[in-house]
Amino acid sequence: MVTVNALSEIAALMGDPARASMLSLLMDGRAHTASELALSAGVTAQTASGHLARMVDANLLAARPQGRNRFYRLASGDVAHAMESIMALAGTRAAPASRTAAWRRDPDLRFCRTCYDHLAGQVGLAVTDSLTQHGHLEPRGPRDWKLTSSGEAFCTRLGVDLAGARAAHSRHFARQCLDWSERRPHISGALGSAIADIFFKKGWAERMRRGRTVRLTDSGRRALSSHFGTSI
Amino acid sequence: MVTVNALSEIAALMGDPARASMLSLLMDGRAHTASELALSAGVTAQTASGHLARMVDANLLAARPQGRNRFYRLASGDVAHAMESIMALAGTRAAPASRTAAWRRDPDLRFCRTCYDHLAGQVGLAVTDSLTQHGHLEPRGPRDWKLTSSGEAFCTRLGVDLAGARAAHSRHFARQCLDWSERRPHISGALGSAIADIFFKKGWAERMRRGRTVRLTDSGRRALSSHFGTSI
DNA sequence: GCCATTGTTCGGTGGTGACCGAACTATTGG
DNA sequence: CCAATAGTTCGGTCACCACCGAACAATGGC
Repeated sequence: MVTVNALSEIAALMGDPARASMLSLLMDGRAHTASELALSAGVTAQTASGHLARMVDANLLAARPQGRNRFYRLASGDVAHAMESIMALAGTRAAPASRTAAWRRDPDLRFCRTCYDHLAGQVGLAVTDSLTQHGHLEPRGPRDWKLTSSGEAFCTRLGVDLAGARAAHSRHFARQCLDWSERRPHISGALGSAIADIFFKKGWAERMRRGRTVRLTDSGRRALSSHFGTSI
Repeated sequence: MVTVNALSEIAALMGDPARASMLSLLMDGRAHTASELALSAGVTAQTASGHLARMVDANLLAARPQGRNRFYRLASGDVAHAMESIMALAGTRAAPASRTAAWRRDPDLRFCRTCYDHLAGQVGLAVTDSLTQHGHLEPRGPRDWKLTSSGEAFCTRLGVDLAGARAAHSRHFARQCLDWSERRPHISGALGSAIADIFFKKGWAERMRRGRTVRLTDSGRRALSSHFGTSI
């Protein structure tokens, strides 16, 4: 019977310790890179790559390339549900997200940094979240943002060079960029760059001499509070 | 990590085609002999014996000797639940062209079947939906149902053995069980079992001689219309 | 007691798949 | 353009485990 084959194929995928380990890490609902998953499973990158490809093929995982990395996440909540119901048989509950992940060890970088030419980290996410919560920004499709009319007004008020951003025809206007530390999308593309420019121009943020770390100034903190209604 | 090992061990047990085949047969909630299970899996008796021993050991199955035979059944409804939730994943697989999912080829099974000891498929969902729409049943948390006071009255009027269901302290009273063909939760647990019992006792439904398929009788159709206000 | 039926244990075989080293591609950053 | 990083593909090795034949154990009917 076909349904039995389908069942056993899915279960067999979950039945390998390395793959189960990866799935388990992904149960936190966030996206993780192939290397992270390889590390968590205790196998080499090439072995992990094979496992991940098979799980994507079986629709257990979804992959999203971003820059050099490939981020994997559970394909749906149903996958997490199935895993939990199996764990229920084992008499154990789903393990909470690990609190000792490597990225937690670099708090400054995690707090604020540049990602190419736009802001990332908690500050980048705070800006993005503020815009979406106020109806200035909406997701459009899986990879883009839509700037609403209220969003245009807001950016103009802030001094963001929207015309310049729109003029850069060679690049996307507002892209969703998966934040590697927060694991949620922030704003990239021409708009993200223009917003970051404002932060540097107004002295709200300063690039550190080396590396990608960005320091939020005191006036930056005040600006986040007054303009974006968010406190970090 | 302990929980990952437990997960992968259970999943690996379900991941073998022969074992999955046996488990699938046992999803009808009835007990079957080792020979029957060997036959259904298409393996020899000695191979089946090994599989069965391992599944009993892992607490997936319960065995009961009776005369010369040994009857095996699912150890609990949770096992059936886990299997159904995996099958739900199999239903979402990227359908390669003309390859239709199994449940499309088996309309009777999709229409009505037992899931361990309760009703599943369109009929199981119709009953569940009717109860929720009339305010007899409410979701409580992600895994349970709450039977409202009007629901108690309704079940009592129907003749459902609520006292017996409540007395089964070793099992959950009313659980949400994800239906693999309809992909929405139906009622399982002691209450689901008691409701299914009424269907069989009143002649509204009949188990087919083999397999999990259940036939809705004409009086069952009328009962669905008159008692549940639903027509299938 | 004797045999048929049912199920399990044991030992040997074969195939599948998990694994890694090496080589390759793609992207970023200088 | 070059070096570094992230990820994949390929080929070969090895271990595990599903499988079966054979023998053994338990039960029931006569």
